[in-house]
Amino acid sequence: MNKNMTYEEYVEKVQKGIFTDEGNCPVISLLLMLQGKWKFQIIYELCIKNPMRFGELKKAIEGITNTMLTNSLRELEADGLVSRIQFNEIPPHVEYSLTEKGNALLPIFYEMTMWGLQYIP
Amino acid sequence: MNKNMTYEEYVEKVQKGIFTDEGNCPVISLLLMLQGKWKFQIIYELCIKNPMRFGELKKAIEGITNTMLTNSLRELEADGLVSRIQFNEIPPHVEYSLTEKGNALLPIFYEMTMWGLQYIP
DNA sequence: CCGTATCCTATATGATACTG
DNA sequence: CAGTATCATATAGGATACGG
Repeated sequence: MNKNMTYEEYVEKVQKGIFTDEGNCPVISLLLMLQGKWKFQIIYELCIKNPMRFGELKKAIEGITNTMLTNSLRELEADGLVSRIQFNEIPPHVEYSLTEKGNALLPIFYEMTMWGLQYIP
Repeated sequence: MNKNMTYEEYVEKVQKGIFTDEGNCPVISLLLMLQGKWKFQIIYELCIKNPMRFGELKKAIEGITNTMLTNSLRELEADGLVSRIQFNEIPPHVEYSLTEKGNALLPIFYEMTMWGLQYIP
């Protein structure tokens, strides 16, 4: 598939049903990566401050539990959006940051925000 | 909030934490609207063919049940992404189509697809 | 400091049968 | 044709206590 595809070419392909195949649909893949109550907030916090430690994230994201923060971070890591660096010191010290792949989501969030400003009251 | 905000202005605001407030974050709102196993596929089918009838959608989306198709359509309708027109004939006849708000999601899906082509193997 | 383990509840999804 | 009703299951999310 062409990585330089223009928007017009994209629309044309959509209407021909090119992306119908579930397993290979990039939109579905990405929506799955962002699915979950806390995923986007974590990414968002890492946009504001990068890197962040586990405790900082927990403090920044109101209401999240240890369990959910850990699970969400592990999944984001598995999807390659977030990286984890562990410093073997006493006391323990871990840093989470956005990968290039994760940072590249920002233009999408921009489009989503523009859409929201126009259509969400 | 400025509807003509450039991408650079957006990034600057993100880093200042402008969009942190959950309730008003357009990205979270939109992600919630697209959450669920079938939502995107329904929108996608309506991009290919518009309008579509209940039975057509059911046939096009492999594995979806009556219950899930109905629930998903009702939620998409409540969010203003899809409109439902009922023709009072015998046999019954219902047409679903994308609203302007729903159609305006296409640039977002384009960005997501571009991202996917670059970062998903 | 940064988690894990365990248990519990809530929500999402699914199967099946039936109806205006 | 386009659903609804009912019941069952699967997955997501949460509370609490404890450990390297």
